[in-house]
This record gives sequence, structure tokens and C-alpha cells, in this order.
Amino acid sequence: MTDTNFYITTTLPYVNADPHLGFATEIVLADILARHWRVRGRAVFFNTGTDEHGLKIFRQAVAAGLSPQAYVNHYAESFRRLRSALNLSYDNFIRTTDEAHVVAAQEFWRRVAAAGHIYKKLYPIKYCVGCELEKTDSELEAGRCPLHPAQEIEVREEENYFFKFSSFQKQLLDWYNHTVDFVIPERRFGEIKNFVANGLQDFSVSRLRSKMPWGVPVPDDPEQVMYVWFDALVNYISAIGWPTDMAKFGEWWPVVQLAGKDNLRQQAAMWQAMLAAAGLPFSRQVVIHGFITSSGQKMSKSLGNVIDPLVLVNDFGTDAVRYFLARHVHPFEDSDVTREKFAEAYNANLANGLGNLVSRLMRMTIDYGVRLPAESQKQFVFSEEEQKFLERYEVNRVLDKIWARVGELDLKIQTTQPFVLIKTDPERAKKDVAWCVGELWQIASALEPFLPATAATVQQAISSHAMPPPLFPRK
RNA sequence: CGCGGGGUAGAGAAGCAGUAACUCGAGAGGCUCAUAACCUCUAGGCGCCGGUGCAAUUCCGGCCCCCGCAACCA
Repeated sequence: MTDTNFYITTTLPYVNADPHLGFATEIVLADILARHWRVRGRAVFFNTGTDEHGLKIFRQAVAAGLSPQAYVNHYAESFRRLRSALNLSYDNFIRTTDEAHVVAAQEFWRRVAAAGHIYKKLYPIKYCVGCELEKTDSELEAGRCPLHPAQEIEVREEENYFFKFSSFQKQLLDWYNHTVDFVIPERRFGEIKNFVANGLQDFSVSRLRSKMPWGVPVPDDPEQVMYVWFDALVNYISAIGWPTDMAKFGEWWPVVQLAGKDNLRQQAAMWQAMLAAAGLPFSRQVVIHGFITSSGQKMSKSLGNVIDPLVLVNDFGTDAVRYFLARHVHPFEDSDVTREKFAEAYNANLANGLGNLVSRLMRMTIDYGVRLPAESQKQFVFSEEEQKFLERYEVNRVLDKIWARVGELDLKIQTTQPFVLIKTDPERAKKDVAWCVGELWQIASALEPFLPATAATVQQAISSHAMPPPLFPRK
């Protein structure tokens, strides 16, 4: 990534369910950042896609009576639908089952192995005979499977490949200490420094093919497939041409990665160590956001509090959803979202705020015959403050600023009262309205990365001197 | 003493030593260009107990309560 180029990526969601609001938030944030940099004149490469290998998918496909490929095709499609639903401007949609990605993952493995960072060892796994499943420690309660507490957990040995994560501790810490803003926000950076400083354990990067065939084959070992994480993370480089198109790779790397807090380790430590092991530079930045809860609880089907982003889009419109996710979901902290909160923000800020402002101003503009000069319809720059917020990923603060301007404009109309003056001092009234329309143009321009369609509608109304349809009807 | 984050008006959310922003919601006025919209005013708050300071929401100590993580998972 050069000074003029900007490479941003979301994490690749695992395709074992339809897209949820959390991922929608992440990808909308990425889209806003991408659009904003384009406005500011940088070339942008915006990547997203789907993570499609692994045991969970394999099992669910089998349970659904589908081939894994058919199963992931179905979900990849459902994630692709987000593009139009949320008006996303990504440049690339990578699937980890894409041939080019599979080849890249294998090449990546070869390089890491050739550098001596992968080894094979026997690995004890905890197995619940009742479930017929391997269990992680966090799934066990008091050393027993919560579903089959009467049965002993069996320890079985399996031979897997391991990645020498532990040898990268010093390199990671050095990097962290020399890169002030590598992980954002700072609190998360502290967490990962702490984690790495406390010591790293090598992790398993393959699975027995006989147990789990749905993965990228390990080069030169027909018995094993890559563990899903190892292959999926490589997408960040395979998406920009590594290893076949190194010119393209050099143009865009390193990347700014967005991820949820559950992904901190994988993105900020494991993946960085993998890059180092392959002799590649670290990422530029890892931005960690929070989770979305609903009524104080994690969204889950059994609680019935799941909010489907596509339903919101259907009921309120694309820009309304983008608006809400960008301003009313905190960029870094967990946020509680309910349909009520959404509707409240919609009515207060979109219908009564922006939408109403456009109506009242356009009415006067047209009735009084006020036109915004063409040259005023060109210049736009984000204020320094707005730029700073965007660079810190605080998109909510930028919207706060923009909505403050909406409020000021409403106030301006109230104080100057052009609708009264038009009867006694029409010149004065028209001048005031002209100023207001100029400001409205600026507001619309600032809104472009956030609400692209709305921004265009407002600008179109101003330049064509025509009343737009109500932007956000009250609900 | 496993690690970490946090408790600011009904809700969300800034500030982090010197009259406690802002948004929504509530109450009372005003206006008429507008999507029963808009403007003004009002009520209401720093979890608890100590300490340091001229001054503490802000620093220090203790307590209480939430919430993550602890190697599957946005």
C-alpha cells in the first residue's frame, strides 16, 4: 500500500448461517472508509468474501444432505446479496474455495514449511464419545461434556501439522512496540500485547483428511488438509494477486483489516506470525469492533431477538440501515440494537431531521426561484475534524458533526425566516435561502460515503431545481 | 490473588482536575417554509466509602455491581 493506495478488507465471514447484523456493521464501516478515501483521491482496493472450509460447514452440509460445495455456494450467494442490499462498493469478493485462493494457500504453506516453521507431531485431542465429537476446553464443564456428564472424556492422539507460533513472540512484540497504532482501539492493542507477552503455544494447522475432507489439501501429504484458519487468513494476500501477480501485491499491501473482538488473536497475532513465517511484511493495521446485542443479550434464534439486516433494509431502506450502523452502533464497543431504537433514530434524525430539512428548503428554493450556481456544486472537502475522525475509524463522530450542521441549518431558517421576509424583502429572503441551499449541498457531499444514494438524490434535486420525493417517510 | 474492559440524567454517549458536551425520550411555550415536522425554554446525572489537592466525575486506595476473554465462533 503506497501513500496513494489504500487496501481495506473485512474478515471473511464463515458461511454457516445467513449474514447477521454484526457482519453488516463491519462491512458498512469498511464501505464508508473505502468511499471516503476515494473521495479524498486515493486509489482504493476493498476486499471481502466468504470463508468456506472446515468441520462445521462439512457437518452442516452433510446434515442438510448437500455436498459441501453446494452448501457453501448457497451461502456465498446470500452474502453476495448484501452488496445491493447495503449498496456496497467492494472491489473484490473472494471465496476461499476459489481455485486461485486454494493455490495461494498451498504456496503459502510451502513457503512457511520450507522456512522450517511447520512440523508434525502427535496431538492429544479431547473426545466425547456421547457426542462423537472432539471438544475444546471451553466446551467442557469441570472436565466433562455438559451434554454427557456421565461419560468420561477420552483423550485420543492424532498426528497433525503444527505452526511454530512460539518462535514469533519476540518479533511480534518488537513490531507492536514500534507500531503505535497497529491495533485499534488501544485497549485491544494492550490485550494482544499482553497475550503475546505471556507466551505463545504452537497451534495445529491441519486435520486428518479421513476425518474431515473439506479443506485445502496440504501440499505433498495426501493424508492431511489445512485447518480452516490457516487457509482462510491467506485470503488477504491472495485477494491482491499473491503469489502470481507480485506487481499487484506490491501496489496494495499492507492491508487495513477490520475484525470483531473475537478475532483479535487470529488477526493481530496468529496471522501476523504467519506472514512473518512466509517472509512477508505485516499488515498495516487491525481495527477491532465490538459485538451487537439485542435487549442486552447476544442475538440468538432461541431468544427470538435476532435482527436481520435484510429485513431492516426492506422496511426502512438501505441508507437508513447504513446510517444507523454507522452512527448508532459504537465503532469499538458493544452496542445494543433493537427495532425500537432503530425506529426512534430513523424518525428523529432521518425523517424529522435530514428528510424534513430537504423538503422545507427545496420548497422555498423552488417557489422563490433560487438556484445554486454551478461552481458551488463542485467544491467539497471534508473538514479537518471530519478527516481526523475518519482516520481514527470514528465514523459515528463524523455523523454527529454532519447532523449538527443539519440542526444549525434548521435553526438558520427559523431565525432568518425567509418564508416571512419573502413578502416584505424578497431579495433578502432569496439571499438567505441561497446560502442555505449552498450549505445543504455541502451536507449532501459530506454524506456521500455514508448515505450514497441519499446524497445523490439531494444533489440531484438541487441541481435540477426539482422537488425530490420524501427522503425518509416517517414510520 | 488467571487476564482484561466498564459503571456519567429514562436510553445512548462525550469529557478525565477548575461553571458536566451532544442525541433521543419527557414537560411548557413559539413558528408556519416543511415529512403532526422545525425553533426556544424547563426538569433530570458522575455506583459506594475513604485519601491527596485551593479544587476530583477526572488522580490514589478499598468496596460493590456488570461484561468480555481463557486458544471453535461477526
